[in-house]
Amino acid sequence: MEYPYMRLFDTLQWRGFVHQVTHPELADALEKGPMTLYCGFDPTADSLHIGSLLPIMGLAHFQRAGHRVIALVGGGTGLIGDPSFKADERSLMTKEQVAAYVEGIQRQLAHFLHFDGPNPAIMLNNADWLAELPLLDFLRDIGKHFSVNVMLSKDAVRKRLEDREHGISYTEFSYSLLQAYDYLHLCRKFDCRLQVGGSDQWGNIVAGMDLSRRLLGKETFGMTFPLVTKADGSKFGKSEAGNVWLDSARTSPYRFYQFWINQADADVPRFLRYFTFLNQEEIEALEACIRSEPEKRAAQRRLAEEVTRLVHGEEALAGAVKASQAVFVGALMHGTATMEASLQGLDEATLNEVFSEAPGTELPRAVLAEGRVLLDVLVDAGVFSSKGEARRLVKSGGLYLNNERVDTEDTKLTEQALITEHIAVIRTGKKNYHLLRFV
RNA sequence: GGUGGGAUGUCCGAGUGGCUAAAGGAGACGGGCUGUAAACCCGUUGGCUAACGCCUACGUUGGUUCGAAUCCAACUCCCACCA
Repeated sequence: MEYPYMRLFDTLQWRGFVHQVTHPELADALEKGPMTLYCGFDPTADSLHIGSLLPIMGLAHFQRAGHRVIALVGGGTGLIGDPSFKADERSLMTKEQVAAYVEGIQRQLAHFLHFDGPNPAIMLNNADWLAELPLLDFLRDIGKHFSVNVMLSKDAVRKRLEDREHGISYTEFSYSLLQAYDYLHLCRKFDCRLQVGGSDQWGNIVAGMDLSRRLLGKETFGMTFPLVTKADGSKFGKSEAGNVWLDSARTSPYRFYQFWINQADADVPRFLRYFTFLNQEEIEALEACIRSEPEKRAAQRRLAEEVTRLVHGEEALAGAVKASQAVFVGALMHGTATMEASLQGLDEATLNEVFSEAPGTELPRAVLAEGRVLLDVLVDAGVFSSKGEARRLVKSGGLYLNNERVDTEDTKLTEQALITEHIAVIRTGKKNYHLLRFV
């Protein structure tokens, strides 16, 4: 139903998911019936970030088209560390740490694929077979099929070999064999015929294919997704606040929503294809909007909406939209309403919700009676790191109390500063908020 | 092991006795413009101070000098060339 007109492969290609394919025949093979495929996810943190969203979406498309997808979390390989295109040897994580990360990532992945119903996805952890693997058997049965000469010539490790400073340990050097073994294992157990992954995984994928061919005589496929890039050359997935995570505890739905809202016009068409399930017509219509009335940013809004709903759910999306409207009314109401108006009349509960991810400081109510200089209080509250910095900001007109500009350095903090019973809203610059709560 | 070069503020990088809290650039931050954008323009960018000013800072330690990032000595670390 989702793909009435196009072959899955054509859809993937149109969406930009296809970077490299090992065999062009994959396109037809996918039409012949359900195929089992897998994609691995590294447990490098207890949450995935939006870099992983592309492979996740890729898997989801396969599943929607009726294929059987396996999400593999690298609880075993994570103990070793993938050296592919990494500049440094990584320090090993403890087993407990990896196990905790695996759990966190599996929990997240569960949101994006259907694990029940008619065509359930399968969730696996490669520690389940790698941890038990007897070393001698592994070296005899698997290691024998790998030529060190070939491994040394692969791009993914060559850089490390040339660099005497960093080098590469035997541990990391072996990584590729483990991932190849995963593919073999899945091929044997589940008749898995396709491995997909990021473009840096090409070498590992091919290694697994070779191994399956030699040991099982099975021909398998490999495909990689592109690296997500941005038109201005900066790195995708980073915001001022750092990585954009899928975990709402690390990146709030509001900030997540804002991340997408702020994408550049030039990038949005691609991102709509990558990160939403909108169909071709809908996406093309949005593209037309970017051209005809870019100032409305309808495409950004839709992108933010779709992705936030997908990752955090309908309710969180509603909260993020509400918060955004409160903060950016001026902009949203075609300039007629001012920012100042937006805070008036908001009750405490709304205010707390809207600014729930803004930093806040609790202060004793008595401070208000003392009539201290506002800037001093803000320095103590950690809004500024020095008084000089605070003064500078006031001089350049960047400090706002309840969205009204503070233009004198000796403004006192009194009861007047409160916008509700307990709260005063500090803003620095255009959109950095800090709540002062007086208790 | 030998010889030369270097270490400056968040980063790059000028400065070779006082006019240097230290040119210039990048980044960052603020303001303006705008579409919560890009580009662009303006301002700020060690601490304390309303300000005069004071303090801290140019790898480390000590010295010369009225005065040092700048001269000298030792030390530490980096880089290049030679072996």
